[in-house]
Amino acid sequence: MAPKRNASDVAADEPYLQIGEVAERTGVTQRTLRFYEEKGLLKPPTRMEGGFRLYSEADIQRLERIRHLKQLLGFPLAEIKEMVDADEVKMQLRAEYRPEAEASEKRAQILKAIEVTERQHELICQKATAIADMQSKLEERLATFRGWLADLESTPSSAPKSKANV
Amino acid sequence: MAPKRNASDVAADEPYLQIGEVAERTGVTQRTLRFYEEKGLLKPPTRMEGGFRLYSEADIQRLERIRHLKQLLGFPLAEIKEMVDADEVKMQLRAEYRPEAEASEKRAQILKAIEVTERQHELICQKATAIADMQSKLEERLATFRGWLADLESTPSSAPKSKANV
DNA sequence: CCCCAAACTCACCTAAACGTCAAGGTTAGG
DNA sequence: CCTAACCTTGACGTTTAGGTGAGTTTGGGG
Repeated sequence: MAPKRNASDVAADEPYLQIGEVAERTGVTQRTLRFYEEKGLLKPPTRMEGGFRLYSEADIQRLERIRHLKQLLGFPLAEIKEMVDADEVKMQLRAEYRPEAEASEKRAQILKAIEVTERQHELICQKATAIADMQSKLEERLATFRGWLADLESTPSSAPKSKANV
Repeated sequence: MAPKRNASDVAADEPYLQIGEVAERTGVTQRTLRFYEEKGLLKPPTRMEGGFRLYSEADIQRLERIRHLKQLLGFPLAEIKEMVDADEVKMQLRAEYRPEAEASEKRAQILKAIEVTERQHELICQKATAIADMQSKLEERLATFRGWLADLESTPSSAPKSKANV
């Protein structure tokens, strides 16, 4: 336990984390962090003078979004990247919303954000219905099996009754 | 268009299909079919004397189940295989249900099938809630954006009002 | 100032999931 | 029986998503 708890003062005293700490907290490897950065999934974090990466809370949140989307949708990283990038555009819009600028320009940006979000939403909806479908099918099957079991319990030796679906 | 529409009479006149036709109809490549067979995801189909693969309707349904699960869950093929194998056990159970055999043995089999199905169901449920979560979040965001848009429309030049969540 | 844990940058390796020839056998219409 | 279209089994290539060192720097407690 030698070089811990430093992370210096890049902008002030926000809780910046080194790669090892991020890895430990999020459960991904350091390699994965560098790999995601290389692939553009994570934007290059700030570094300290020596070159050590310093991750901000926002970086970590982005990472966790990536992990979530990945394990939820099972898409290739390239597509995950597109989605997260879209999110980022959206976030950026939120940041630039307050400053009163050209109303028409803002309108256009919002429209774009809506479009992007709608695409994502549609995609998720498809998944959702497909999953729900499968869910109900499994439940149906469970019910059938439990029915059979009940048959067996009630008639100790022979003559089962139901021959229902599935 | 020379050697088409044959598929002979392996067992009677069921609609057996050659690999090319299966590929065309299901949208997977022949390579994928052979690969899945090699990996045990599809059981070796019947062949004609010359060695050409002949796929039954059941084979095709199994294939489509695999595709469905794969694109729905995004799991590695090894896990998909386990799930489909489990399904097969279940199906087999259904086939062997009618023939009156040892009741206790059947009971055990049904219990096993229930267990397997429950595991799958649980897994799906997790996915379902996660997806629903993301779905509602996206909807929330859409609502926010539309609110902003409405603000812009109502006040032609400046002074937006809401600064809600997201 | 010294030292070692922790990070850095290549570079090479792997496993999964196919894609892509190559060389040759099979089928069936003409 | 011939031939075009289809299939078969290899074998090797590719992409994705990292894993695994090797060799080198950096950071900060003692």
